[in-house]
Amino acid sequence: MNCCEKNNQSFDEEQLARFAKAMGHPIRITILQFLASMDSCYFGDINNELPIAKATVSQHLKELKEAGLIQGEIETPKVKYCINRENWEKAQAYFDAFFGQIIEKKICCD
Amino acid sequence: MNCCEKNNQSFDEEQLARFAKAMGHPIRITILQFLASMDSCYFGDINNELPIAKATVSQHLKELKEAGLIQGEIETPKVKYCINRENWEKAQAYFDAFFGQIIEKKICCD
DNA sequence: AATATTGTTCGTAGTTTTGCGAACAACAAA
DNA sequence: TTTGTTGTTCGCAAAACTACGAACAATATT
Repeated sequence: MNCCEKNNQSFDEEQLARFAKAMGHPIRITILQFLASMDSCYFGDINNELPIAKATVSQHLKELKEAGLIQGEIETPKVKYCINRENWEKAQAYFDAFFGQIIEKKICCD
Repeated sequence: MNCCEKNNQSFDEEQLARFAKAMGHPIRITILQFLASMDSCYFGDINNELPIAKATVSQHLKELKEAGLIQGEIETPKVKYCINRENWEKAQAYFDAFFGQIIEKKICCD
């Protein structure tokens, strides 16, 4: 596989769009960054980082969870959240393949 | 810089969210892929690839342009679109830094 | 001047997103 | 049993998104 035929659609368009959509809000980027900076934490910790109502935080967490980027686990009476590593890596690979698929004319196709 | 302190916030959260949001629709992913597969093309070519009304295609192109991922240029009577390479690479770097910032506990922090 | 080509913009409709406070659920503690 | 703690869900409102056809703009062609 030379540089002109790399990354032949090594991702699912729908899934990539879903990941991207979940990342398409500054608050959710902040949440993901926060979670990525540690092993795991509770809802309250995340809520404390953000200047918005807890109902809204919960909503954003729900969307990130549905997109598969994070996961939540009940530890009564708290809820522990963390990055979903498997899907995180999948997303990483998808975005990588997506951005890598551009034709590199100057390098290999002149 | 060892593996535990890499990628210290080497991206702008707001801008990353803007890129992600623009990519958060399957049609727009398709458009970006199509444009990435060639040097440039006209609106009509893009429109032909998609099963939606031209007004909607135009709208999606506008959003991608506003997010900085593509650029358009009038070549009367056509409009030529192409990937905005500068911002494409910026987006690539941002996503890369974002996904790379997760703590790699098993590898370096035990 | 009338006609054709290529896209954008406008106006509209329906859906989704974002955000909030209030109410609720599940459990622990007094 | 009452009270507290921790988060989720509900109901609402405002805004943004998605999609379409029709109208329009800019230019070429007949």
